[in-house]
Amino acid sequence: MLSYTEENYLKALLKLSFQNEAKPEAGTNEMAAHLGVKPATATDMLKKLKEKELVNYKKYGKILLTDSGKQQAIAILRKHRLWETFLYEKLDFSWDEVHEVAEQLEHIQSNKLVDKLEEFLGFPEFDPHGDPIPKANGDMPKVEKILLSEVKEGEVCWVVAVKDTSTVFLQYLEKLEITIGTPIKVLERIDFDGSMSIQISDQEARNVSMKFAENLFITLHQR
Amino acid sequence: MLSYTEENYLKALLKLSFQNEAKPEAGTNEMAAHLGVKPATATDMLKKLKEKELVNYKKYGKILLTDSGKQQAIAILRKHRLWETFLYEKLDFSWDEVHEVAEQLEHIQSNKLVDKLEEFLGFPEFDPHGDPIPKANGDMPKVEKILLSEVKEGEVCWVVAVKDTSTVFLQYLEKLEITIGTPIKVLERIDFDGSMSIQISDQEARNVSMKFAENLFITLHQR
DNA sequence: AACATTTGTTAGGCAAGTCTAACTTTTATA
DNA sequence: TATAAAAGTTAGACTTGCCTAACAAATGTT
Repeated sequence: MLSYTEENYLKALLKLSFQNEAKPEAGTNEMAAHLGVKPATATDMLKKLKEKELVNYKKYGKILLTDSGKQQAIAILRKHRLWETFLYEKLDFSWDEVHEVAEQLEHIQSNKLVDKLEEFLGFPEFDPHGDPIPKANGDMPKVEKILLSEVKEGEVCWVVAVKDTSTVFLQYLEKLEITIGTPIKVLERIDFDGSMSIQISDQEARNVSMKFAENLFITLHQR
Repeated sequence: MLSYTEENYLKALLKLSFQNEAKPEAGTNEMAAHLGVKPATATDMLKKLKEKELVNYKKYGKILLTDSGKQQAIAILRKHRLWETFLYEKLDFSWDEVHEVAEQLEHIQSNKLVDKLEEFLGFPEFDPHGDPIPKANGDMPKVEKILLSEVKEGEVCWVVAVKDTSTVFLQYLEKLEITIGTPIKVLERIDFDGSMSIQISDQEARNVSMKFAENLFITLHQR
């Protein structure tokens, strides 16, 4: 049985792994920042999780969930998203209120509870934020994602991943204040060179190149 | 904000106070036994709770909740019983399954959650075991209830709650088709061993032990 | 009232999870 | 490639909640 804290580390690792499917590893500082603890603390816990064979970890190396660790992390994510759905759908919580309480509820230990809750909610596929809810067996509806370059004029989409993971590209994204989840509206497509005019979040219109648009994964349904 | 553990101590103290309304105090060993810890551990925690002015406690003295402590304990009890009701009514948990999960759920911190849950359940007055659910302000419907063992021959009564909430007892009740609200007629009392012959609903006469009769709360006025 | 039993406390230790400060390794850059 | 910066680790300390073992107080019994 995992402690509350151990569960949070696994969940953080799973989340970080989603941010870059090609390289689902994380660093110690990254983990620590995500969990609101100091890097030293994360190091300690990673050693412990390694002992339990939940993560692959080596000194100064990148961190990766093992199959077992991933499975457990997905179970927690499943609970989190089901509870969010419950709060939103049944108890009239607002979009931004659900997360905090679900953070607590996700640690309740009872398989029966989770499965019954899912049934009670009518086997929902997505949570209030549009994120897919893993099934009891760990299956998770794969969300179709496309490249920004495929989006039609006037459509709004949300960033879900990057194709190119080079430093230059990532730094460019950072400069544009684009991260996972950022909404983008395609204002105009220029056929001549494949560039486009887009609106990032609530920023002013801005032009980006075809190369740029072909390296950013987005989805048309917020998640 | 109280820790999970502190909350459990307060709740235990409240429960013990219910066991003898005239003397709602508890002893260190009693507390420890109830919580499954050693007396030394309870002593430590009681000092801490005294610091926080949640209990009245003096070396070698009896332990009593302060007003503030009682208030907090009741809030926890409220959550526990609302969650039990939720599990039983909405998720089809059985009588004897609700407690364990509610033990976890009662520690979730969110006033909004509790109040919304109560509303969702239709402001129930009693939980699945027949125990009254405290209101948000701490009010708790006072129920006059007596033990089946106190009922005179020939009288009819209605089950309102169970004293023993162990799985064996609850499953026995289930087998006898006794739930909250079931009418029982006391046909005969055997002075020799305290057992009695009773009629459950419209079933045939049946003998039950003194131990049984001393663990079933009933009321003489249908509710 | 004296002694035995029960009840409760103290002292010292342990594990989990956190921290700070100092150190080491890796990575980036001039 | 040498050096600076970033990333990561180690050591030592703190808090919470728990334990055991030894001791102290209160209670019950003859």
